[in-house]
Amino acid sequence: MNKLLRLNSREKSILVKTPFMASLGQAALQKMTDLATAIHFESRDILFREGEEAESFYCVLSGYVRLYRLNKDGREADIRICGPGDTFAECLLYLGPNYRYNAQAAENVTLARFDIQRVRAAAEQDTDISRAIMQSLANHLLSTMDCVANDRLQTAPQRVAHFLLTSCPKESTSASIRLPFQKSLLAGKLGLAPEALSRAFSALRRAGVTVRGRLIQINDVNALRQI
Amino acid sequence: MNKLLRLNSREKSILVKTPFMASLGQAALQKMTDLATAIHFESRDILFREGEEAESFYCVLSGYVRLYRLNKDGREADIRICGPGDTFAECLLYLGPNYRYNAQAAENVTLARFDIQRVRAAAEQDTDISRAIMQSLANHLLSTMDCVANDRLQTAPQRVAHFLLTSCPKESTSASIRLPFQKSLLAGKLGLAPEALSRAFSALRRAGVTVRGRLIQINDVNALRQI
DNA sequence: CCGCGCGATTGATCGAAATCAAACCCTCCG
DNA sequence: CGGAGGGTTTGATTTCGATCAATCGCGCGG
Repeated sequence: MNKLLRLNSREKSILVKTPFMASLGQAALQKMTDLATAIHFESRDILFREGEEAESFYCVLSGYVRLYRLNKDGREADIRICGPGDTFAECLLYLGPNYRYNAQAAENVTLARFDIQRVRAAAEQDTDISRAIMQSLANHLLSTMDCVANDRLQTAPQRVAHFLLTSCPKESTSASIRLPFQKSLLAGKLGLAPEALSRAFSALRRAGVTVRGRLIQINDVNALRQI
Repeated sequence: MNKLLRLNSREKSILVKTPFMASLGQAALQKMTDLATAIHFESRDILFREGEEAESFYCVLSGYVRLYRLNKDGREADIRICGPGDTFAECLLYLGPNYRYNAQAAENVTLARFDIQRVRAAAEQDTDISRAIMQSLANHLLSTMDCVANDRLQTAPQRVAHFLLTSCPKESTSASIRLPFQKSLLAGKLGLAPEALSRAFSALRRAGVTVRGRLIQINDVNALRQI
């Protein structure tokens, strides 16, 4: 069911609230929503593959998308997990003509799709748009750098603790979280095998973390910070 | 000896050849070089620390700079190694007010320094400048994503082989390379301990790689691609 | 030319996570 | 109500790279 359609009003209302769109002025916002088409993918569908010619970039409206690479043995590694409000592949607006990673629907997803050529043209004329692109690029760059640093500096339980802390409301002493996606996807996001994530969770039990299904209870947020 | 000075003509000639500057038109180039000041750091000097207020971003004119993070035990992990022509911290043009990593001179370095406020203002008025920033951000984002993927997918010898291949002229069957910096810096760049890099090199001997000091002889480039 | 010192190498050991395999536990469906 | 299947957990083993320690070797200055 991956047909291209105009956005319906519910989709449009989601789109305009994404960080990328929210910073745009009235005129720029109108231009961008006019360029957007809606597209749906079923779980496990491939959106595009590394090396294919890049026609579009995307903004997630609902669901989650995996960006990942393959090594020559066919093993996969996630580079980024994109959820509602995230844009991806927008770096190709100003670079080579090919996608640089694979993208797969981790579950049923709805996306806003933008033609790269047209957005490039729109950005030439509207500094609001090019500024939004820059902010998005700068944010992704920093979060990807965070990812490198975390991979290189932190153990599995530390990565999980860090993830949980970023999912907690600030300044809380205890919290209850519902994972927004499958644990296997979280494992990939953190650069872990699913088994390693499971073991990391059980290592965090002694720090007051209780897991049942997607529900995670954190008794002592400060204890997590010490991990 | 980290005094701020106008660029001398040799420094200016290096600056205008960097990828960031090379894409600028005449007027934009002039604006940017007018904003630049030259600054020198000795090996191991700290340029800035994570969390400090970000006043400037930089372009390397000579030498190498390490960008790195610390974990709470004080262990360091390199995020990026910047050499001649590289810009860094320019992502802060459009983001929060603080540096997000530490920067240290890996050897004696000369840098062009740009005031963030002023460049932001210049970019508002000159689309050439904002386009150059976007290209730079997009390039860094992709290479940082490459870094994540490599860390997660490749073993130490594979990372070294990949590095050597990117340092070889394309379409060559054999090559001789001189490392542009210390092996310990290369180790950090690849996310390895120095000992692991050393062992990776010796593992590559069976693929026809000979190492003596900074000189690396590659007998069979294709063999390296199979690693 | 010698000796010093730092970076690099080598060896031994340790530890974290991947991998392989099996059991478990839901949820959904017949 | 029972069964099936996918995701998750648990256990056993293996592998890779980090760490610690000792040695080597090269460049530099005395």
